[in-house]
Amino acid sequence: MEKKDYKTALIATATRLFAERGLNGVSIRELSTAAGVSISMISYYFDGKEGLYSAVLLDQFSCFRYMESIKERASGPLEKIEEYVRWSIQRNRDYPYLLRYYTSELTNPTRYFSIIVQPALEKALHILIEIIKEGVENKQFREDLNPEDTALAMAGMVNYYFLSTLATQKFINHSPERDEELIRHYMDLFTKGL
Amino acid sequence: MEKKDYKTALIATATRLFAERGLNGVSIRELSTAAGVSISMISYYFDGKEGLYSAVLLDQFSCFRYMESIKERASGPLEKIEEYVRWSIQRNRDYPYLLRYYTSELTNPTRYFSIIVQPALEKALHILIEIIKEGVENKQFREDLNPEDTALAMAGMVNYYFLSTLATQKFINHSPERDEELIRHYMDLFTKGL
DNA sequence: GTCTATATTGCGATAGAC
DNA sequence: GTCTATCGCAATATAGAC
Repeated sequence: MEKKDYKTALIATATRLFAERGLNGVSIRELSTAAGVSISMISYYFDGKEGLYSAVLLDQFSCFRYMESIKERASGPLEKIEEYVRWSIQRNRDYPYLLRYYTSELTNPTRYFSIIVQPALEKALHILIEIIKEGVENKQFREDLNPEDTALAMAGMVNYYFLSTLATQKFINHSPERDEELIRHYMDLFTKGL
Repeated sequence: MEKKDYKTALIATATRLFAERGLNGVSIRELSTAAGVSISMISYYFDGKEGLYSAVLLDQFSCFRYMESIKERASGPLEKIEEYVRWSIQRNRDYPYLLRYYTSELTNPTRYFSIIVQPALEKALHILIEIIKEGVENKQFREDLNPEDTALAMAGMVNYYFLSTLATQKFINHSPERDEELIRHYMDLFTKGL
């Protein structure tokens, strides 16, 4: 326990600071001071600044494993899709900095993108695509539905809600109390249309 | 013309480099060398690195003004929405680096966010919201449709298609030849549902 | 394991020559 | 307008004491 104290403190502080200002926007001097640790501890535990960043990424994207369990739910495709939407929203609530690493790595990939980020996103999307294909084969969804484009549309809808917060919070209420209403609205959009 | 030569060369090079590695990921030394200009020209023309960055932002987000003209089209809400989707896709084609500034400023805002980025995004979204409200009042769309959430869903769908490119290009074809098919698919999703 | 002190490199900005 | 040379500072990494 005590051995990990400084290590976890550094990851926690780095998660916040790297998210707020990016990998190049924070110095390890400032970061270690904010964590209440000596600057040399970063090299000692993580072999330098990049190693600390990769540890943060690994921690943030580990939650994508949960997507596996949705695939194996004993329910229909529409229920699985609702589970996906609910999980996506909750993921952004539980990991408020995740979307920053997500978009930062997609637009300015570091060397860790292909090792950590890409596999996580690809696996989650593939599972969503399989769910939609299941619905098309069942004749529950339209047969001319493109599963890949539809999956991207769903993922984009939910992620953009959180991504746009800073630009829309003046006229759109983003509080968690509205999450269930949002899920209902999204599901209605996809089942009933406009 | 000749007076602006170095100035425009600096903006062009900065647009690419800041997009690829972020404001803090590029030094003005490297940038000026890549542009074939002396480093002191950045202070001379833009009053420093930040000034150059703000000039890039201003240039990238100026295309959002076009959204005004969609509002005033003499057509129904559904046609206006299709115009919005088409414009959003074309915008990402014409300005391949725009989405990087877009997401970077939304997740790690600089001091120019509230001056340049926020007003552009807010105006475009408000126009889209008005179009959807028009459709609800016409009884063309469902009366329980939430215009704000729907507008975000549409914007998110299109932007995420481009944002996700790096993670999905192995299994989703993102070439411009498919854009019209994509527009049709998105419009079908919103009119017919799944 | 943890610290301080320091070596080394690279940064942004600018003075001053042309 | 444009350049080179340089100033002053802050960056990462690490040696060495404890």
